[in-house]
Amino acid sequence: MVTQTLVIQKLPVNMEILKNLEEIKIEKPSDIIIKQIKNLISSGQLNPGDRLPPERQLSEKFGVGRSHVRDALRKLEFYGILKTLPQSGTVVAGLGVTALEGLINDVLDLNDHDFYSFVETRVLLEMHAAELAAERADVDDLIKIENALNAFEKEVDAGKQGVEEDLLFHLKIAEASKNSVLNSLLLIVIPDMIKLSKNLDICGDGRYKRAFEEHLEIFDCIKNHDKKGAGNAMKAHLNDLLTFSLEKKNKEKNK
Amino acid sequence: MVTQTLVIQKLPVNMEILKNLEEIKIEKPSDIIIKQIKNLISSGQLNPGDRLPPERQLSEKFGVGRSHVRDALRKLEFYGILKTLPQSGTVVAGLGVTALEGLINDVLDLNDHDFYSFVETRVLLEMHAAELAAERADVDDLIKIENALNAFEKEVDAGKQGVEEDLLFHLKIAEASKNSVLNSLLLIVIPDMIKLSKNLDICGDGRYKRAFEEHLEIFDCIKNHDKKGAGNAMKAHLNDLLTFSLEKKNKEKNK
DNA sequence: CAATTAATATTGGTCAACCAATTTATGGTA
DNA sequence: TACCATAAATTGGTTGACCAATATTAATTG
Repeated sequence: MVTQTLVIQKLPVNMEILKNLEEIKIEKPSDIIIKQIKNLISSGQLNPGDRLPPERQLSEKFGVGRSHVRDALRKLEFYGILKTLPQSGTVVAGLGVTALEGLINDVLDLNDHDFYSFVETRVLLEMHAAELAAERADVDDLIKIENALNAFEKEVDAGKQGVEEDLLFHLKIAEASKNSVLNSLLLIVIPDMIKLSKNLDICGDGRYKRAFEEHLEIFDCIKNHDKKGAGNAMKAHLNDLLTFSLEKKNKEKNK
Repeated sequence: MVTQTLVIQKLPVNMEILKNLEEIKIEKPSDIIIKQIKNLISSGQLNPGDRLPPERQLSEKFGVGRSHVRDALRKLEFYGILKTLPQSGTVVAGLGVTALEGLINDVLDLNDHDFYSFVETRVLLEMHAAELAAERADVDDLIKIENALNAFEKEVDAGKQGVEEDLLFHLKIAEASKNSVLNSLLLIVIPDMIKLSKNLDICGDGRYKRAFEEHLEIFDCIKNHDKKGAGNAMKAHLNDLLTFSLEKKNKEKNK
């Protein structure tokens, strides 16, 4: 009357073993594809303008469904690396708007921002760009900034606002800061604000002549590697805009 | 013997009319969906943790195929705004540690932005956020910053890194700056960098205790409305990171 | 032979059906 | 009544077929 049963003995779990086991990371097919395409580009096997094989061929070659290939291509397009041409193919993009700028724009779009916040942020970014430019501008940078300065003078002397030349001067300083992230931020912030301030015609008649003189002072400080002076000159240059936007803010607050 | 044919008279094209015609922009269904979801979030109708309706319902509601809905959700997930839980649904991500996680590193990697530029830009943004916070923080802000400070202390005393508490402290200062643009930019910048510096374990054993003390000093300056002191304390706090990234930059330069 | 038109092939975009994984509902047992 | 196991429903993920648009090739016309 003995029933033979298989008894499984319960042993204590040796937790120590867990320490030697590492988390495994399953990489998505699309991420693997992205890596391979990135490598082809950075190794020079793919250049801007080159066309990639069709999705169906990539799908076959990689041994995954077309969905995964599409995911990868879509992501690389978001990063600005590829450009998808419907019914024609996918090509390697030239370097236009970068992913960082796209990202910044999108995050900024999430909220409604008041004008004053933009202006205040621009002022502090440009102030530092001028400081860094005074520190880091090489001969090439200085030539570019001076050319932009001269172009702006020519426009002002001809009685025009010189919107593009004004913009160029500021953008060349951003470049001379030799900080690519700061440059990306200013690429977003500066153009809209220069255009806006010209539309609003914030300043009186002598403004563009004065703006040119302020540009000149900024440039002199940068040329002389006067970091503090450059920052202060830029801040002074943008002070009207800051004042205007503060008044605008207060006016809306009292409404 | 006369064959009557319809003769269409060729008139010269009036090119002047072209000037009055504007380019129309066909918005992709996915972009429209993204906008609507964004608006729900920024208007407060959707909050972190909230679950969206299933793809099929959204598809039906928006009157488009599921592919378009998936495209939109995928993009919003890429931005860290949404989080897709397979077989469970899609939720609104919290704008804490999970937000934008790993995104900056991907973007920087792909577009050859150097790490030092990124760190340098962060330092100047956070420095100014601290200054503005010292100027503008109200009682509510101070309570929030102090709570974050205490939470970080508790973690450090327990021997932990306190990643989320560290992050929260910085984010609360950004909020107290009362500049929405600056706040948005710091939402991009801060999460990745705190995580990265913790991973690299830049600092020695006493670092987290020292970090807490530096937080305390920053908070004191803000509480006492000491604008200059707050900026300097924040700069000092981030100095290790700046030094590290400069060394990293020089090391790569000499490679 | 060159230019134009028509037909075919290719390519990215979209769709509905199916799959895999999780959640919810239901029924049975202690 | 609480807990567990099973079944059903739901949900995001994947696939192959089809669609829309472009590119290429072939046929026709002057």
